[in-house]
Amino acid sequence: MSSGSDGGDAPKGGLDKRKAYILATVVYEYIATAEPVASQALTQKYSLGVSSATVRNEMAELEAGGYLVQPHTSAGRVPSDAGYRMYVDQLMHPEQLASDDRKRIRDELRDASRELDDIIEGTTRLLGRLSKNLAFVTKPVNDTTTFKHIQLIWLGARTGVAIVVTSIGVSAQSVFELSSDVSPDDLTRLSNALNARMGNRALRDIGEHEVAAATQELGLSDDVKNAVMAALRSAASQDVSNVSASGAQNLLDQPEFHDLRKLRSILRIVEEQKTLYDLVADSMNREAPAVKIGHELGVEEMTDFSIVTVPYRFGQHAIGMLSILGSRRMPYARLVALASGTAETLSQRLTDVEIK
Amino acid sequence: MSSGSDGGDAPKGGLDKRKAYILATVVYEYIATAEPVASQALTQKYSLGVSSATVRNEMAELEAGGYLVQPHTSAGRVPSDAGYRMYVDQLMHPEQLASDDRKRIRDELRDASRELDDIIEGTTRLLGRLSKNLAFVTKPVNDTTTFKHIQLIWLGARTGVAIVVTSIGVSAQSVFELSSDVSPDDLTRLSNALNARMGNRALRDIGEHEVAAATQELGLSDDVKNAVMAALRSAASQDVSNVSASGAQNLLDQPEFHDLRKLRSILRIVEEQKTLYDLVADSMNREAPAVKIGHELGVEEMTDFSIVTVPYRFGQHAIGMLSILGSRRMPYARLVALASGTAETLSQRLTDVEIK
DNA sequence: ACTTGGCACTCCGCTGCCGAGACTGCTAGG
DNA sequence: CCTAGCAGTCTCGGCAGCGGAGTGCCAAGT
Repeated sequence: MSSGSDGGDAPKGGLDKRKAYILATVVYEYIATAEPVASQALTQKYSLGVSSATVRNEMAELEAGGYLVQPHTSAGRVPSDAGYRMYVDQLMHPEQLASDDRKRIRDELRDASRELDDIIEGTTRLLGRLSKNLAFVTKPVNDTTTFKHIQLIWLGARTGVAIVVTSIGVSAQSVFELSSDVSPDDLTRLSNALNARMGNRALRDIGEHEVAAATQELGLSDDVKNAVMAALRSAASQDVSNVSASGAQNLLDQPEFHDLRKLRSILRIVEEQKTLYDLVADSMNREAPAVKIGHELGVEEMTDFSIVTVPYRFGQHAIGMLSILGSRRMPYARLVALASGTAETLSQRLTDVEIK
Repeated sequence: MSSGSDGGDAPKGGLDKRKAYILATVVYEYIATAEPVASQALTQKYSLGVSSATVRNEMAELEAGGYLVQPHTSAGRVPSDAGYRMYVDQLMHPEQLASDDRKRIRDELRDASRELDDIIEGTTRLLGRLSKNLAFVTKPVNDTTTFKHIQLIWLGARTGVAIVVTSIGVSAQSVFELSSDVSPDDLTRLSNALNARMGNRALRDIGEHEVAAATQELGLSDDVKNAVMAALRSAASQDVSNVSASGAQNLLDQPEFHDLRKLRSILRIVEEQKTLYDLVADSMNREAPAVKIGHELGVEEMTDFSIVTVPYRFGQHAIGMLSILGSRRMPYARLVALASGTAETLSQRLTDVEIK
């Protein structure tokens, strides 16, 4: 059995050094070529110091250990999910973000006067282009940011619009209709009262009773209170499952997606943003970049895909995630660096332009 | 020559009645089956009252006239762009919108308190689902609507946000930064002055001098004026080439898109919203639904596609367009009815909930 | 003059077959 | 424990053969 002595030092998750190197090389090579990797190809391209026969023996053991699979007898080896997992966790060399890419991300995020949605969307597109895969970014969850200002604008005796500004920017606007009349002055006074009461509080700490207190003080109907609450709630939650996505056409470049059924299910999932969101929701509060590989995604149709997810922050709090979806054969090291770098820059951008 | 006598009455664009019927049937059948249509298939499925040999003769003449093409000798016939054009313009029976679909559209648009962007996006999704093709909708051009209200909100000595409300809803918000200090009162007074001056005027008629007059009156810097102008301009133009699209995965159901290159170019075009917008921009001010077929789109990669476009209105003015993109083999009659019905309902929705 | 049945012809697409090539697993010897 | 060599297995591309679908045309009928 392979677990007898293990041949030498075991610095890499139970694999001896040579096996680890061979596995890493197989994964690397397969990522680059999309072709099953043969023992000979390895000895020729990489100086292993051993013959292809030896490599074959090692590969056979790696296959027994579940790290490699063979599409059919007399084909080269391909990494299994476990093989990729090992590669990602232990074997790959972390990469630095190319300075060229770093510059483009900075440039994209430089302009100070853009709307939040715009920033998210622009970042998504850029990430799609740079990663050459499908990028998607969740909209920020706003409830840890602070309330800055509410303005109720009178439009007619029974209609108006409520605008909520938080430390992250203008984050909600909602038109409301009332069942009884209000005056412009009522709304102005209410705006002032609310601002005085709630200014600089965390959005999630603002309860219904404070709004109720303000409206009652001014003798306004519950209708108005409900309109304000609706605006505050939508500022806090920002339609979380609304995900911005870009770069679907990049997936077509990968040979594994020439299968149309796979492609369809991916496009469907991207369009149904909820599913996309659910796939990565649990990565929100992790520190390190999260990589989900093939079956780990838990979706039948996505066994050929992987997703890299990195949260972005406002101040200390993670408020959203930025993900790259692509073939399981994706260049993990590069994409992890790219996603992390982008998340970092985006976090800075959001935090720095905080409205004081 | 076929133009010698033409055999009988010529009620349909120069084709005698039987030719017209045969052409219509070929198009209809090809739309349904995606297979080249054979003379025998026609005589069997439709009661033409003549034999397949006669149909063959007619088909040969329709081919000579440019309405049909043959993929290869000994295959059935397929409509050419001209054939589709004839079908759309003269031959097809206009359809009514299915009452079931009508109901779903109404339901989608019922909810009164939604944001404009939301409405557009919801309509796009629905149209994608109902059409089983790719739907895309341009954002409304706002410059024919009227200015209702501007509110400048003070956020700090040198920052603020400007919010513009037009008769169509809240249509712009922009954060600004100033090079000198202003007070909250300054902004409130300026808001009031601007509202008094510009209320109920068409957005496009508002010039820089009026804003300048108001700021000067209050002794405010040009900085402030520029911020206001920026907000007004963005309210008027709404990033017109920003197009909402939905249903790309539907295209995969059509056998003609199993060619990956076509698919890629379509996905690229959809992602580059500008191109999509340019394709239909000239249909904005037409009364009737516009149908562009294959080469008529003027884009090499799109010769297999057609687009149906219908403008939607605010009051009397066309302010945007709603389009369905699909295979050239699309069910034109149904999609024209669907697009028209949706545009109609959307127009009503936008106009009725006008802020008074 | 138009229609129609019949027939020869064309072209497509499917199937089965063969040979070349790519790798492996195994064995025997260093 | 490594390696050279060899037999065995599987894939893939190309090719020939064949059946089917559909046309074009001709000659006869109305």
